[in-house]
Amino acid sequence: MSLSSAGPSPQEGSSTCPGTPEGTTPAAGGPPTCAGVAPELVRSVLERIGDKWSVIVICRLGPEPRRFNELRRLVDGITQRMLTATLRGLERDGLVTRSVFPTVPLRVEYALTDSGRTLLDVVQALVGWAGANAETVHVARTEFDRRAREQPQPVGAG
Amino acid sequence: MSLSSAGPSPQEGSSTCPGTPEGTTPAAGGPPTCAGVAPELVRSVLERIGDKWSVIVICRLGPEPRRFNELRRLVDGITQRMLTATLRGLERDGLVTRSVFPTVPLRVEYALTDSGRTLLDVVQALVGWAGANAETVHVARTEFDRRAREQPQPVGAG
DNA sequence: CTGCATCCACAGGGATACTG
DNA sequence: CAGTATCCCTGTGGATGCAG
Repeated sequence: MSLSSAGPSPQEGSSTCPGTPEGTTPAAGGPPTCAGVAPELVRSVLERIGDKWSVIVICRLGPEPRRFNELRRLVDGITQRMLTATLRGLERDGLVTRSVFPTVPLRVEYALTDSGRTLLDVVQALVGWAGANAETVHVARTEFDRRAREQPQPVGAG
Repeated sequence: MSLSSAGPSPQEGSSTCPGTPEGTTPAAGGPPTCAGVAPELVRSVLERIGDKWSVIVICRLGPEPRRFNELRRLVDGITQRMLTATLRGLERDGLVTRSVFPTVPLRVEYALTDSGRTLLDVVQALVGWAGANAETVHVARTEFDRRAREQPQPVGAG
């Protein structure tokens, strides 16, 4: 299996988030932080929500519990392998619960936990940002991309 | 160069974010959305903030403009190649500006743009969540990991 | 229906050497 | 100091086949 962060990385820190990192340059001798949290921890979250499917799955689990193939249809382009892996990772982090119903065709339902719901809130903020800045980013990207084809050769441009 | 999303993907959508996707199962014939936004777009953002370095760099650029090697020291484990690539990607998306000072040793400063600052805000919420749930996630992860070594062989366990 | 194991292709990302 | 190009390893994730 080749999931992300499979090894033990016990770097919990103080779990405090003051939120006032005003130019304190803590990197010079102290532990490099983002907003009072170690980047290792940030990395951990990013790896979880940035693995291409976790966020979408979390959003789909928002309203109500979902069955495996139900999620599979909802997520659209996801493969069985990835859905399983994503769900397992989310379950491992205590973000979703896995309920097995020993019926004949076998039924498994997934639902967000309390922690998962709090993450959903943050994730939706991210999605909201994406929606609000989609056009801006697209324009900037196009501009940059276009300009990158004119700047490269300042010599002989005239 | 092997940056992410180098190809043109003009799927901007309506850039609207109602936030009320109540069980409407839009996947059956309609465009799969997360909170009113297409997953393609979400993917785009996630690829940007989930690429292992972007978030940390954005946070470091939060307070004030930074020079190249200054950032390099602040981010800690980043390589020159990755810092350049990350900065370029951020610049491409209009999230950061690149100012060149043609001095003798040559000086380049990077700073967040307006869009970058709004993303910083969202990102910090994410970092905040990471800090607040670090311990909880770590515990859940340990529990799950430990339980995974006992469940696999229910047969012959008694 | 749900899930795991294997094979395989591609892209992200690290180390290093070179240029301006 | 700042940046680019090359080499190469690894993880991520897709396709498929098998099992409970």
